[in-house]
Amino acid sequence: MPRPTGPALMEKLVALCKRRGFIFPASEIYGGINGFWDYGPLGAQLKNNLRDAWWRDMVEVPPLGPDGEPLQIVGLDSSIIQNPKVWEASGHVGGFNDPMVDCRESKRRYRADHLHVFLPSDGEGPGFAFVEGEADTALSKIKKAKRDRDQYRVTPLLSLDPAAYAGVIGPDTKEPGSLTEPRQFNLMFQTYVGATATQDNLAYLRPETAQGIFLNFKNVLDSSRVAPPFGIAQIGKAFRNEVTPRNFIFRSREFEQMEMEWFCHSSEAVKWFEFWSQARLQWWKDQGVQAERLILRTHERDELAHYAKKGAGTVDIEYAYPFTEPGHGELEGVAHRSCYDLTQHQEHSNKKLEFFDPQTRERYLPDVIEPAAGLSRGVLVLLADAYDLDESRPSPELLRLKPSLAPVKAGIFPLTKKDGLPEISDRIFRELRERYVVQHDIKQSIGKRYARMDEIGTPFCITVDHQTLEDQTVTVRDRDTGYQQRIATDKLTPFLAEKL
RNA sequence: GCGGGUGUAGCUCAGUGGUAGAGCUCCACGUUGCCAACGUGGUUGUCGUGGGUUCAAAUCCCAUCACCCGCUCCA
Repeated sequence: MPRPTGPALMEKLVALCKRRGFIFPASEIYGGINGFWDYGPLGAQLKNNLRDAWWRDMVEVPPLGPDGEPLQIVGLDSSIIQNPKVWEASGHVGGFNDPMVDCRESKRRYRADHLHVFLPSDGEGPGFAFVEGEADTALSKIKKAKRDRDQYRVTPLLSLDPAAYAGVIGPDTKEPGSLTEPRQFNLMFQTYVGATATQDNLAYLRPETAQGIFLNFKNVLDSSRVAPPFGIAQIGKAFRNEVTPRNFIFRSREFEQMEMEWFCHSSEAVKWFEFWSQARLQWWKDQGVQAERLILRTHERDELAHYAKKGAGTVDIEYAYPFTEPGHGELEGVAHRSCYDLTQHQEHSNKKLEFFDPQTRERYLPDVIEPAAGLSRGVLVLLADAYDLDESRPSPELLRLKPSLAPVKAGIFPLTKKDGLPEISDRIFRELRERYVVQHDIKQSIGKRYARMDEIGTPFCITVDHQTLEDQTVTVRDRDTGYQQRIATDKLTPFLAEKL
């Protein structure tokens, strides 16, 4: 059997993740809860490794800029719950709550504010609904009804009383009365701050970590001796009440983001937008993700988020997920948010957020380039990308994870559990565990132990055999090739240091 | 939220009204000693959950939850 693709691969992956302790359904013993997942021992380790790699490459050792000079990026860890006014200013309270209309006939769902209706001016006959910008079908229906366009006026669906929907034909149907009344979909989780649940202390769980960065822009500027162009980076949980959580951890309601807001002068925004688009794509390749499964996709004008309407636009770094291939799905977005967010917060808070450049004596709100990656999605990409099934191997199922990201770096085994071998392997284990995540396993046949390690993506297996008793060397087996080399026990730490 | 599918041991699944099963995994012992080896023995079940019909329900009915696929949505 070759490596499976599509739904078959997802099934294998979900099963492996559960069997070996990467990812479990949240609150499983109570029947689970839609859209939430728990990371098991290996999943937590893998996620932390990816998170640490990002933090290191963004905050501790940021990349070199186009001029070869190190970029300046500082870290932040802001609160999940903020003053609710934050989300009004950011546009999430207004724009995140789209009323939706369902069609009982065509089973389609529309954004209510995207629907308009041709209403008969004389009140005779049905109205014809259509999606904004797609009036053609409705017009041809009018022709079919032997009526004239001039006998109709166009009005937004939302301006009608829902009772009048009974006389409206849906965009994709022939008979009137199939549209439901608009229903509110609140994509932000609500909660209450304090013990009493009243409208006065309503608060929201953040739907993105970015706003915490904008809120602290001035604090960081005043405390950290940074000046544009510079970045503020943050990793943390975000929450969205998705209509349809789907595809394992790809779209869950609680997820983790790795976001960096890059503040720069608007005259340099395009340059930095292009820089970060390429830098971020390259970063994912550097994490071992196969280049041919990654693409950059530029957003169409009409799919841009409210904060990215102006400026250089948005580009997605997309991956060919098992459930999208041969198409792609989002992994990270690089957006030019212009100065939208800082402007909004400056207006709503009445606090000056401008940067003053003492060199040019210019006072301005910086533009923002935002590379925003999904950490949870990254874990899914690492797993899906690393998964391989090769029936010609003694251990067919394996994860070809990049060694530095693998949850376990090495398995340490005595070939047999006699002749003092376990004592030696235990000594090696105790030494290596000080620096690396390693596992000591003395049970069962050596083949089974290799197979178990392959399955969780452990790059190296160190085996103590009888020759070890004579010359203090062990075999080190490579996960991907099965190739074995003998290495002196006191050279194991440098060996791993070089490979990881 | 709509339509279709699935839900039985850790995993993969069989079981169409009458004692809860198989293979793999896992554990123990023995044999072996570099690739899921062999032998013997053993552990593991709210049959997704709740209700109903029945002398009797994994099986029939109703409701519900979760997952998968397709719509829809995705800042």
